[in-house]
Amino acid sequence: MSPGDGNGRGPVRGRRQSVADRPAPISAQASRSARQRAIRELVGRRPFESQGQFVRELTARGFVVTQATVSRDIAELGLVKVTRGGRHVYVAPEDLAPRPVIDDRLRRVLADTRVTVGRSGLILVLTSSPGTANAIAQGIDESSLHEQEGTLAGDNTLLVLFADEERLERWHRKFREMQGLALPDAGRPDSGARTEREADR
Amino acid sequence: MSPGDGNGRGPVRGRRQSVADRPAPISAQASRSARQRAIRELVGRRPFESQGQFVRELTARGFVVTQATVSRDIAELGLVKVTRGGRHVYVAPEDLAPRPVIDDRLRRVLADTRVTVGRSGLILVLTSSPGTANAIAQGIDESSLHEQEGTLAGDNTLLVLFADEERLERWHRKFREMQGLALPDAGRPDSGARTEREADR
DNA sequence: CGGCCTGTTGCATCATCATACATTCCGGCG
DNA sequence: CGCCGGAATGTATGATGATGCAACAGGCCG
Repeated sequence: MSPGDGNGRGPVRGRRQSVADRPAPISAQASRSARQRAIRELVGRRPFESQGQFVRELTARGFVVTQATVSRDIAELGLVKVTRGGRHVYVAPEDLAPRPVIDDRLRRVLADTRVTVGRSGLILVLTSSPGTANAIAQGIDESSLHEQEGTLAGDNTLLVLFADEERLERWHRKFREMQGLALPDAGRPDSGARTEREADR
Repeated sequence: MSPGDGNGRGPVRGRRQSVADRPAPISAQASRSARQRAIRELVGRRPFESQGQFVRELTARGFVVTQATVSRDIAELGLVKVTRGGRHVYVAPEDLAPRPVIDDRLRRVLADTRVTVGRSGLILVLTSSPGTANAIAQGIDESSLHEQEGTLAGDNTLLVLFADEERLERWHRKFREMQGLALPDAGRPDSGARTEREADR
């Protein structure tokens, strides 16, 4: 398109001065994948609540983008927007996957430690042996248990706080199940899977 | 804006005729949790692309709701909206995690056992140490390996049957990878759009 | 029984996101 | 070298989702 063509048909004006201006002629392709890599990294680093926020952060890092492009990137990366405690944030699906391995860790901790569960209002009070509360809290935070509002660990005592009764009860059920004190209610098509597991402890 | 002004100023009209009309005076609380249960069920049944779609479906089922309420319900249920092949659909977070654990178990079994792979026609013949064939077969059945037609385990030998050459080869490659004999080609962050439903067996 | 408090919802509206369209860039080919 | 086709992106805008406010409804207390 010769710059001089007079007809200039259409709504376009001098957009895309970027290429002309930028000292570093990054190819579109290169910047594209770099940008998407950056987005992946960003979501892992801290919560992003809107695409506009991505635009600002990316711009600060030297990328030139608009919300539209971010929208497309997010779709391609498969990021999901979840509502987490009142905020709507983007996360990578892997981070959403309750990572049963991690649950495994919690289960192991629970297997090694006697934990009793008390209650006070919308708070569950877990009591364990001295020095283990933090490990358990950590395990909970990383586990697929998510309906708690938060946890607070002392030395041998741990508070788990809830927003309402229903969540508390669901949580408690699931927790007991992890302790091995209760089985996941039968009838769940999955959960079968026992191979040759003897009933442990 | 005195609340008592009778002129019906503005937005509020005879809302909530539901109670007056419905034969069954369902309490707000009851309908709330019932509605949320219905939503959970709906997302599992087929893809929903917008909250308006939920409204329509719920209305058809006798619930009286607006998009606003659905928005709140979705937030509370923790549903997420994902982009899946160009469509934007709501799913339960559990459904997002294709249970990577399972593969984990198989990997562990394979790590502990020497398995050699032979072949006869469209059958792979795995040989392991005595008594382990069933565990391996079980692990395979539960894993993300799905292109086999079936498995048949003896004591130290296991047959894996295939429908055609291509599947056999893909399967074998993936299996070797799990054995740790070959690495997944590095650098594939995405590989999106898998959807290995095939929920048979 | 009347007042007060809490929880739920609809309405209206604002914020956020997705996308049709047009443009530019880039590589390949005659 | 000029043209063609595909990929990427910005602009503008319609679609979709979230939320402040106020109306109820039910439960509790005095």
